[in-house]
Amino acid sequence: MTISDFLMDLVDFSEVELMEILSYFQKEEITKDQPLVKEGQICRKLYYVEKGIGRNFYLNSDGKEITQLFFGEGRFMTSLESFFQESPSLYYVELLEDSIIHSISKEELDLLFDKYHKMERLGRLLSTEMLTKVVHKLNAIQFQTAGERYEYMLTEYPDIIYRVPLGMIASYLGMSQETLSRIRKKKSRE
Amino acid sequence: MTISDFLMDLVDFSEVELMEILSYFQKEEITKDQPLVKEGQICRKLYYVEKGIGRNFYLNSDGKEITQLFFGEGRFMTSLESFFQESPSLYYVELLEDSIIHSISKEELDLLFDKYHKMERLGRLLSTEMLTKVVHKLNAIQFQTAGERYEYMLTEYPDIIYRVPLGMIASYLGMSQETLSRIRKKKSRE
DNA sequence: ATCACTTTTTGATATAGGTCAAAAGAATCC
DNA sequence: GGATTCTTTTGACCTATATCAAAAAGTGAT
Repeated sequence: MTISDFLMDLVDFSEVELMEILSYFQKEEITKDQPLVKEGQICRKLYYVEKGIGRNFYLNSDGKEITQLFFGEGRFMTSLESFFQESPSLYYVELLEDSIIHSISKEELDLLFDKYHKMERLGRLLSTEMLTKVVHKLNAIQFQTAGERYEYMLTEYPDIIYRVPLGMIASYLGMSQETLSRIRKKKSRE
Repeated sequence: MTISDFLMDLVDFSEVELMEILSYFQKEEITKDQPLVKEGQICRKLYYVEKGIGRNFYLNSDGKEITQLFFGEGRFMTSLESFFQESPSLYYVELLEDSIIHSISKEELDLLFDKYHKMERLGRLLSTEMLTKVVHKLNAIQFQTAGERYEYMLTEYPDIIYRVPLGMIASYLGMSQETLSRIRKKKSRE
């Protein structure tokens, strides 16, 4: 989904507005394993994922990567508080495939928020949508068994589950890789 | 914190704007244990908690109450997707103490969002803030031991932890009440 | 003060899922 | 088309936390 289709889906910008908004986004083609943001850096950009899959993750006390969120096609991706609070990022942000993304800086985005009421609305809608998704995940994680969490992933993110390494999904779902492997095997027998 | 102080803290509304916005909110004094929203109902209002503590919760398959979020003083409370999507609520919303709250309907709120660019901004800021909080909690829940989750609660919500029953906090933290009781005991001995 | 009711604590036991280690399978590279 | 490296699976064992049940401590009403 192109970024302009995506934007128009949520708010009906005029042709002129849309053009100006788009002019602030920069299209980039990024090859995988190039981290966009590293822990400790301030994340200066918001990214729209046109093609590919991104994720953010952190290293726990054992040095193990813990995936926090995946960002599929047609989603905005960033290191949340780092971008909005301009604080050092607790997370890495990276792409898991060769991807096409569109980036905008906080200054530019704020400028658009100031200029267009509709843009502010877009921000609000996206933020609210993301919020509901995260709350959903929270519930899944909080009180479901490992098997149920896997089911949740299957229904919620079927596109992602077969495209990224098992270990990343396991950490995203709050379980060990071995457990996920066993669950998957059990399900496939059924 | 009064609602007008709260609003002015985030966005500098003019005197006139503030007055109009406030005129849409209705002050209500609610005694505890009166559910504001029940499962299955559409949650029609957004509430600002001036005094008291609210929470939302759901009943799991065993009929046990699982607390999803607490809403302390100076926070907006609602059944998220139900309110914004006008869909049946998956959650109950209730107050845990006799409280003073201010309510606004979705129609009124949308009207304000349409009329004032600044209001839309307020919505975006609140939504983003909430989002970062929930992501934080998600991380706490996802990979920390029960003890660490309790520490998280102590530092993040010290005001709440001593005001609500143990069982509600336990379910909020994703552990059994017995476990929380044991953890608390252990910490107190240290 | 006593009774009824709710919440918290304590003890005993069970289990889901973690950890460690090694084998098997895929992917990547010269 | 091996050799190398990365990913997934399998097995054995262990631990944190759940569950069940009962006792203890609080709370409130009469």
